[in-house]
Amino acid sequence: MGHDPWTELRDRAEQVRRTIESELRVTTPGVLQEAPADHGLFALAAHTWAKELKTSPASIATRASRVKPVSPFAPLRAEGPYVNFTVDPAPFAELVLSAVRSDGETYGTSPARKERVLLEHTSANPTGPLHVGRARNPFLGDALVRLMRAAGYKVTSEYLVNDIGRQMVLLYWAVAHLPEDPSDSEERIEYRYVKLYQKASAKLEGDETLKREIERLTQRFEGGDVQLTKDIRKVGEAVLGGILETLRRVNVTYDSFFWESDAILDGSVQRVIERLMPLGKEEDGARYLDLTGFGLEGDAAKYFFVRRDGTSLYTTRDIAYHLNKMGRCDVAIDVIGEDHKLSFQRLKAAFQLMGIDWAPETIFYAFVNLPEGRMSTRKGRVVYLDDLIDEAIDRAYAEVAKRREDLPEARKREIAQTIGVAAVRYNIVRVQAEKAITFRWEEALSFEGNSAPFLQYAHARACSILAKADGHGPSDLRLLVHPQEQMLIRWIAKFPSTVREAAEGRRVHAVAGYAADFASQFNLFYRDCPVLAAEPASLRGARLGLVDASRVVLRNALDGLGLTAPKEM
RNA sequence: GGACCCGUCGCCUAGCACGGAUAGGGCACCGGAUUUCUAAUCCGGCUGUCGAGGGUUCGAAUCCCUCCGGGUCCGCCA
Repeated sequence: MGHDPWTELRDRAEQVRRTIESELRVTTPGVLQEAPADHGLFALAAHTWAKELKTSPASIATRASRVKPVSPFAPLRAEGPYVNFTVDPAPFAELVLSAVRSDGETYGTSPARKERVLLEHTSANPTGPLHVGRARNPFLGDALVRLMRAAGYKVTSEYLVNDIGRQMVLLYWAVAHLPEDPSDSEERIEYRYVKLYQKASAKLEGDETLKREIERLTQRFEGGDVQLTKDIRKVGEAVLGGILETLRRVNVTYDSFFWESDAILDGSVQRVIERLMPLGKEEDGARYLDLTGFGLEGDAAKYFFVRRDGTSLYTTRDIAYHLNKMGRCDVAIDVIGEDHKLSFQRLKAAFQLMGIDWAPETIFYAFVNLPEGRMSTRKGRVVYLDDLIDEAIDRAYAEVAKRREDLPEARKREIAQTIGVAAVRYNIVRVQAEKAITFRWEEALSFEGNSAPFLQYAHARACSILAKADGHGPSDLRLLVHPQEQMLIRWIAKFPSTVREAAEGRRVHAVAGYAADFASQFNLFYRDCPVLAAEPASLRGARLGLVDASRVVLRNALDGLGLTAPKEM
């Protein structure tokens, strides 16, 4: 475990770079960059030294290229103003593929790190089913959990259950007082509840008696009425159960849950209030922190933590929650919607004001909107994640049925589910989190080109070859000199560092892009290099080894994104 | 009004943190490849003032400034 051939190659190239610099007697260090595919593995731009040596980059490159490189690099080549590092195919193939062989199925993972990471994601309020506008959160969060684990971090995934606040009280009231529509055929509880919630929400407009009722309940609730808290929590638990069921369908699970009501019941919210009191200012009986000077001004700088009636606010509970987190990890990562940006800026400022030298890391994502605007559960303008999943699986089934009449029904269903779910996840995760997405059915259900089935298909192809091979037989890796074999080996080499850098930079989409490129390279190899029919036997064996290595890379890349790699499709 | 984010072929998108070789993909459209390991594949064609302008630099999609367009936020809501 833990081999990283690309970094190994880069280190060797850096060694050569230093030799070049001492030969040239230059003091400015050059920057080793990855070379375009047809110019070797790495390159140095000689422009860097032109000023210092007072000659042209091209002539410097020529001089530099006389330096003898180390294995597996071939003699350096000057091409225009660049010094290119190409490799000798045979030792290159051996270096990379022996690394894969010794790591086996774990190739791509990095050695354990000491940081404990607590990664919070999704944390949707338990007031209704998960909708697509929120779906970015679990897909991004879960993929990051997986990739960080592969990169060696010790990661705990957590869901903050927000069972406090007016929304929860209103849902509780609706469930307790409104009759369910007897013709309602919905089986799942959160779908039935959300309809009651929408009704109550509509009724609230202009109904003063109900408004007062909800206010009274809210006060009792937040004042610490244990029985009421338990009753409301029961409603929250039911809805959360449904949300988690939806998430399980798309392979998202959690290690732990934190209930906001617990922070009230165990007194930690009260302790936060007492701690903030001396730091706060007063306005009409309410209390706030003045965060002017932390890059905030005006109303944005007022961070209220106690209402006039003495009850806590979301902000207060958020501080309590993050103080709790602080004690449980080295790095806390919160995956949240960009609407929380100001909140977190204030939370971090509040921590500074409290003299706490720690802050959670944040990953903000832009919303998935409908062409007609933002999704809203309250207004009923939503696409539920379950519906998207159902539709994706249906379409995948149609495709599988078309292609694989030979398979038994159950197997076709299984494959359709694998493909449909992956397609939905991949379409979200391939895009940078900060970019806004407009949800369109045709795009969300794309099965061609840059899509999950494209990656899965490459994996299935690899598996299919291996299944037919019946053992590898003799193998000589030095025979893998075909340009497309070499290109594939290069991509295999890059896998571990790609995962590690994506995890360190919290850039999930980088792995999605890598996986697509890799699948593409594998398809080119598949086209150009017959495997089972290859002669001599030692070339066949070597190609089988290459296919197996590709299989491991694809499987682990897909897994890091939370996508299942099917053996056939 | 202020703060933060985004702006790359008709549409979606990578590259930007760390500046270097003709800005990569995909969709759509047109044309081709299947007696060969699954054609959910592959090949060719078409499409780009990298939002605009200025600056820094030998070199800018990438860094800096200004502006424009879009998103998000600025509750004693969560």
